[in-house]
Amino acid sequence: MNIGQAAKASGVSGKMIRYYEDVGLIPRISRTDSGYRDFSEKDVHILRFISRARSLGFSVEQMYNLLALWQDRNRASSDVKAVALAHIDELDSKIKKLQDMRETLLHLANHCHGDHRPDCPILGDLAAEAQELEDQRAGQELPEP
Amino acid sequence: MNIGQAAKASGVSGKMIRYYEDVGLIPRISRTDSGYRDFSEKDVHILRFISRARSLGFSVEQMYNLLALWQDRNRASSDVKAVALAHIDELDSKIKKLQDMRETLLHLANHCHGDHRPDCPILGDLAAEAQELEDQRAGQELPEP
DNA sequence: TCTTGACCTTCCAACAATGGGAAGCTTTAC
DNA sequence: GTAAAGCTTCCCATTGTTGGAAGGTCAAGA
Repeated sequence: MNIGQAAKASGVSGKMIRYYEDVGLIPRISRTDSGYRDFSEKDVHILRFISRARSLGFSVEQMYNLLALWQDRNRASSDVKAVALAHIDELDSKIKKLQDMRETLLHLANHCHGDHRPDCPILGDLAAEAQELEDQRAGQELPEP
Repeated sequence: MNIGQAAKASGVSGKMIRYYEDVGLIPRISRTDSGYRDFSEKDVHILRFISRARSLGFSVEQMYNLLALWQDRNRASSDVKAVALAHIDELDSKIKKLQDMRETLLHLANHCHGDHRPDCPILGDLAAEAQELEDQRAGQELPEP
């Protein structure tokens, strides 16, 4: 099977297959006499594994681990679980960071009248101009007991 | 004010200040006779704006817009709001993507016993091996009424 | 058999945003 | 006057991915 077919069958682009081979994530693919890569079913299987792992956000670095565990018949499932949980932690902190941004921005946007006038708390906040005014305004709108 | 002081005052690293100047996000900074950058208060103000915008996840591309609007005294706040809302949409889709990953992974991790045995649904799912077996097992562990 | 188009090969560049470091000049502090 | 700290530019690395150029190969049709 050549690289185009392997790409279609695995969901990994030809470019990325060459890259993964280059960085050693996948083993060297055997070649035909003319130098074309010749993929076995096993190769495609590995690529499909990678495709799924990528779609779950695992980095190439983490995939080294996962692939090694996958191919180790004596692995402990606790090792696999540890990789997964570590990745969940990473996802959690990314999600939190984005959510914080989102909330701040939404708050600002909600206080922007969004009309033809130039006055806008979003820019005001970014410029940190009239910070007290900002605080006052927020205080009036969200009074704390 | 030299670049080190401007960096401290704005929260943007010296490296990034040079980069932003290079790509035209900020205007050329004036120079002393010896070639050192010499930052005005206004320059620092702009840098602080950028620092805050970055912390809200705006890209350099979006900051071009925001800076232009900031400096346009005839802007319409609706234009600013539009940029903010567009960015919120981006954040939302990133968050959703990460949350989907997180959920899938957590589901798999929850079904992994995490002990010394090699059997693990996380690898099973990535390998897409014995998908029916997987489904059966999930069915046994989480019986649906 | 020759041609053509669709594939494959390698290598190089680019993206976005940031950090690291080298070589060399300037300023500051002692 | 010297040494340290800080500045300058320039190049490189990162992560994962795509694009393209130059050139070889394969398969189908004339």
